[in-house]
Amino acid sequence: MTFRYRGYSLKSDFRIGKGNGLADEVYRLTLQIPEGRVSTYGAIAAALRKEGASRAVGKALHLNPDSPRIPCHRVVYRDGRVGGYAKGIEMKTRLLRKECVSVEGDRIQNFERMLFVDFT
DNA sequence: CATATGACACTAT
DNA sequence: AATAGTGCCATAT
Repeated sequence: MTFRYRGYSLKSDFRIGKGNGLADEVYRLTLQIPEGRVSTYGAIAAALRKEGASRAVGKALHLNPDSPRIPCHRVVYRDGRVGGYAKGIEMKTRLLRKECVSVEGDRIQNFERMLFVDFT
């Protein structure tokens, strides 16, 4: 099932309002990643002071309500690989390229330079 | 409380 | 460089 939250249509389990909280924080930070840059699951976890929760971050993004409005396609693996995407990595790659992020195979080019970690 | 799961990350081969 | 193991965390049941 789906429900609404701050203008977004969210899917099932990561429901907000009963004290939960990771998913909406994840979305909030994801929205800060500028076009043409990328970040990582672990970086988002760390920014939330939950280092090590990278898998949980991925789980939250998997249920991304409304991609690409919430630009979860800009969240990639720490080693520079593109990583997964609910709508398929082809789509993720296409979206990244559209933002001038060059992708070679499953790797982000100039990864360290594209990396955004300056979350607030 | 125990077990299962996943769009991760790190270490050791 | 590529693969395999292992550990992690938040949620769900």
